[in-house]
Amino acid sequence: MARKRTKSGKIRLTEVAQLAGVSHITASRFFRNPEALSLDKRDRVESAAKELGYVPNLAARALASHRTEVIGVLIPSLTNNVFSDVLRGIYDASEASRYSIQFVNTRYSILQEEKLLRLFQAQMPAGLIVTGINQTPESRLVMEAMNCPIVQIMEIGPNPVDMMVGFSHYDATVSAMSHLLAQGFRRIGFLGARMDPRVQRRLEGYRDAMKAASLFDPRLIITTAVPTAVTRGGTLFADLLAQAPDIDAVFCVNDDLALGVLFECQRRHMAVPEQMAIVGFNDLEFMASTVPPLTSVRTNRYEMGTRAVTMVTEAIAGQRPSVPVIDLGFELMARQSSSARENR
Amino acid sequence: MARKRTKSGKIRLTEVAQLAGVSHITASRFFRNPEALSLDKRDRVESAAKELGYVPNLAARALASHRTEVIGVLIPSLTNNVFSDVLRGIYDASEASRYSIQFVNTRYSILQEEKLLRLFQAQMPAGLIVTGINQTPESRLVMEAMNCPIVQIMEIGPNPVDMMVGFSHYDATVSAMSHLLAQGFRRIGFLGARMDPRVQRRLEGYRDAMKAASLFDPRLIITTAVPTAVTRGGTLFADLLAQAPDIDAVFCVNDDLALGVLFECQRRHMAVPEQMAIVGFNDLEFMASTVPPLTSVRTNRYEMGTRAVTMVTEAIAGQRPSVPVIDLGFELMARQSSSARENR
DNA sequence: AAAAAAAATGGTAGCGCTGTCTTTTTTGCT
DNA sequence: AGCAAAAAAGACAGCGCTACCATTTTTTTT
Repeated sequence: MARKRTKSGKIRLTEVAQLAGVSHITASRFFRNPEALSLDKRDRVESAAKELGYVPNLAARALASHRTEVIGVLIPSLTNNVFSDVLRGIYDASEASRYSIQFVNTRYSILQEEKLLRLFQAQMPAGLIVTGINQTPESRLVMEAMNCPIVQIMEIGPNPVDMMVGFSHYDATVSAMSHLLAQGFRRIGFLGARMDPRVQRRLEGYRDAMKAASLFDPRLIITTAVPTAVTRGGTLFADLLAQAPDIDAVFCVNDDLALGVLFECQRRHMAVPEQMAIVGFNDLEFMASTVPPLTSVRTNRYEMGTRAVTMVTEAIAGQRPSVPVIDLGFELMARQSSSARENR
Repeated sequence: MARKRTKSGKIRLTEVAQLAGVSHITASRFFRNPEALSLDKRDRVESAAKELGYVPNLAARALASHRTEVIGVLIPSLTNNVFSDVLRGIYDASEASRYSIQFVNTRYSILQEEKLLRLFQAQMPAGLIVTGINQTPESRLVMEAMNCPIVQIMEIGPNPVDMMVGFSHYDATVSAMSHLLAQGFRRIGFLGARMDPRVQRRLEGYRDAMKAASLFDPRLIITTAVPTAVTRGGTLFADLLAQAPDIDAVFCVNDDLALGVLFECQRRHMAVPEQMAIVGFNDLEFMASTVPPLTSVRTNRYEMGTRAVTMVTEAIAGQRPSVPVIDLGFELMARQSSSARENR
């Protein structure tokens, strides 16, 4: 059956209609709105399509209908584990729908994002998923002009372009800091890499939490614009120790850094958490397996991806969510690496 | 300028041609083969397009030209770090070309792969990148019927569909095993998860190396079909120890497992490498930062992605590589986790 | 300077499908 | 049974672009 298609020329809707004994327009309708066909014709078209191995020409469909069944996804990085989880959620959810995913990489550049947004605009996607809430004004104009549902993911904030699904990086960090403070730590360092807008928000959370406890000291903060890496966790931690040797804990903006810090502690024979508490962010899979297990803030990255897709597809179907902004929250996973000073 | 497009209706080639004072076909030619235009018209079309913010309608182009500027990519997983590196290479290389990437996830299923291949076939991609060499016969037929360059990536083998870029997982494993044997280890365990075709090849390499040294013992092997994870490394290692308590080294089919083993050793206060040597596979970034640093086999994943794209784009341009199969090799990164028994 | 060749430009048709409208058939109701 | 209303099927045009071929203009050659 399918053999046929691979050999001879292409199977068009006309061929399917011919075999089914209907007009091509009826065959077309079968794919767009099967309920409109009589059961008889529905079966005939279906089996004809199957027999011939018909696969629709998406380009023709897009041209004629002025829309595609593509959800555009703009994500800043492929290296970061966080985004691969989100992307996995997006892909998984898309498979349950009739939409396909067109993913592009903005490389943390809002100008690149703007350019890619324009490209998408010309291709008339059925929906759009964009990362974060820091688009350029021009990007916002482009998005508003696009006549399709749009979900901003990864974080939440005011003035959604359309919809949002994410969580508060500020609150999540404050929660981690409250935990450290409650456990009795006072000289808490901050380690940050990449420093994208969401990491900046975490820094703000750290700063406010420390200030509220009257413990703020700028020397406790080490940041860098270079991308994150486990090795970097070690080097940044070394810098931090050089600058503030009396720290008793360190908050890392992600788990890779936290792992690097753990190894650096092992290398320096610093006991965790006795001499140094460590908290990470995201709760990647390995955080529970380390020795000692590392505390982290669990974020629902996979679900963020799936929710973004269902929000888009439901909005296309006219089922807009009752509230446009969905907070997926976070969960502090307190583990041994930050256990109380008292318990030692 | 660009403003205009977002407001009024769409800017088509006709609008650009009108503004430039040429026929629409000349404007079209500007985008396909600018050299064919006189310099005068070339400038006029170019500035008209820029002024109007023209973005071509890819669907119309695809429909009329019977081809797209899309490279289809079939990859089995998004979770695995290895593939995110490959994908990053693919995306990076594609940005230097005029092709865009359409990536789909086969979920390690060759039937799913076959289905997706058929879908691609109908969309007339400019090229195709597929993972591995274990396609179904039907998939091979589909690929052979597609009139576009195809690169199989991740491993190399006989009978490429078209081109290949990868390395020998068998040889890479044999190299790691030779290293362990040369360092004096004798009871070397094998830990494998997922067990996809490439992992199977690694198991074969392990088996042959052990047999050649007359050290093969099936009790030294632990495998599972479940996906890999750091935690899994710990649990599999525990199983292995239960089954063969006298092992002195362990070869892990990837670095996540190796990291899990390292943590399990720390948990059991087993000195690495004194009581247990560990070797991983892929040499992910963190392998050099662990305590002690973990030995691994470096694979050129990023380059595999970039090479695959350049092979496809060059083949489209008629510049086929002199040999269709490119071996990117590997490099044994011998670190402390597998240092010699003598040196202790 | 005329003819031939090459380069540049334009016209026409049509890619495979869908939106809109029209026609035909079926169904429900008095 | 006869009519209106609804359901089902079909006709037509056209989406925006490019392939192919025809025509015009320019350059080269003798």
